[in-house]
Amino acid sequence: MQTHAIKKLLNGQVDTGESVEIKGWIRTTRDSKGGFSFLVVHDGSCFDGIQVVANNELPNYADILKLFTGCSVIIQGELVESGGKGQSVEIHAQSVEVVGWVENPDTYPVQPKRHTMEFLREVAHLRPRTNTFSAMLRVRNTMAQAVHQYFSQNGYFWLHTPIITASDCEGAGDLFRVSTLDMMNLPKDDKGNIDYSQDFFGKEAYLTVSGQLNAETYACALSKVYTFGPTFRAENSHTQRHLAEFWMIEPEVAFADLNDAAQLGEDFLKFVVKQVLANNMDDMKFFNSFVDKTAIQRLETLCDDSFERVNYADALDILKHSGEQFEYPVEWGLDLQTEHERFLTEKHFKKPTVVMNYPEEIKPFYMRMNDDGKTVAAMDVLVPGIGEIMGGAQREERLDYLLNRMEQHGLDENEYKWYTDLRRYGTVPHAGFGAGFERLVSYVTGLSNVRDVIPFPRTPGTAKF
RNA sequence: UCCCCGGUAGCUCAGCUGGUAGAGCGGGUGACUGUUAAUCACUAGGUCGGCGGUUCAAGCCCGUCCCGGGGAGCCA
Repeated sequence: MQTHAIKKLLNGQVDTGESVEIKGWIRTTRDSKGGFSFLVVHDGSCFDGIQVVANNELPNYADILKLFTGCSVIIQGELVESGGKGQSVEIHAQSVEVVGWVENPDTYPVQPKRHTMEFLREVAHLRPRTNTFSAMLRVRNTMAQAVHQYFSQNGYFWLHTPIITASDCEGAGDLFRVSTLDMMNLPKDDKGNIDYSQDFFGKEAYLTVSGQLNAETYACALSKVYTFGPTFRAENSHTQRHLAEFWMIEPEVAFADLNDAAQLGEDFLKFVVKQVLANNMDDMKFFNSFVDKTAIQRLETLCDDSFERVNYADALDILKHSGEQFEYPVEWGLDLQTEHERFLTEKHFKKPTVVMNYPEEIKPFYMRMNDDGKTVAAMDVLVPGIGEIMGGAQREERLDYLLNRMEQHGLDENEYKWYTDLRRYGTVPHAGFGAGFERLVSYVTGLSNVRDVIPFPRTPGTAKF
């Protein structure tokens, strides 16, 4: 007898009348005093479970009556057309083996009822057994696969950039230190400062906040590369959009400018969304019903419509003449606030919006200076409901401009020699962006908190599980 | 880091101007049923986040700390 994923049985890939075996977990049970029980069994292969009918001729029927949400079972039986409403096929059990009981049904946290997301976060090891989190992971998986599929199909190479880094490229203050020094007995130098030359790497080291600078090196040789891996920020942020550990996608393309990066971001996002619509409709229907009534429509619109592109300067005009009362001022040289970004994408354009060419003083050193001398070739991709979902730029490929901007930002040229070398030896215009994977998953599923689209969220004060 | 809201049964919550606790769901038992968020009856289950204070009396008022959530900033 062959073991089947429940997905195959429900899809009609196995004929009725065949003997089948399934392995999974009980979701609900309903006992009939007519001498049989209905068991709904899930194995995670798809959104739905399959109904199993077990009757009192089974030798362990007394045990079956005690089955409870969460018990693990192996069931053998015949796949038949269902005699009841609500499902096309079901299994008439010839054997029900209970593999694992639920120790105390009274305290098993995942009850067949609605829970708050806050409570489920506290039982993150058991929340995958809920509809919401199993659907989330299937969608997340589709999206992760789609990321690699998209880049692979378009000639990109996947580059594994380091997790541990010694260059604090985005400025200090938000980095996790990596050290093997004995914190109770720190080595000091003459001046009484901690002597990191005695540390593992012989210098200060941190968890990466971005693989971009490393990715640029390979882009300047293999033309099109991307990274997709964990990223760490020690920011003390308490919002629905921030994690201390998250996954970031960073493509980097040689011989490309800012418009190429914007187009890439749009094509990439549409591809990933289409994959979800093509492969996870059951999961999306669930999110559409119970999480966000506009989820599916939002994704379909995204695929059909082209993204709006607007210059920072023009965005300021739109905001100034909007008639909206904003809490924060709209002025040249100030970054757009969350309220401004959301107005643009949610109320004004009502679709994904790429804001381009920001004032140079509010953007990092590596972004390319525009000909106007006051803006850099930066872009933020904004989507309704989330705000910023990607941030990118054309990189400064001209050595003198780059050194100039590094000096302005107070960066030590020697620390970045390897980076500036790219401009000394065969430099090319190149561009790329960074996309927070959890923000993408949040956008797609409608789950508004990124803590609920990653299996085990890390946030300030919380690293359980 | 700043501002706001919350912490009462396994879960979701109610609890009035202070008088030492309630419901629904879930669990258990029973009735009924090709059921499917089943229905009905009965039942068990609580150091009211911690500590301190006010009071004859605190879930409720005051102080403080801890935890959770939302918003801002920072960003992806």
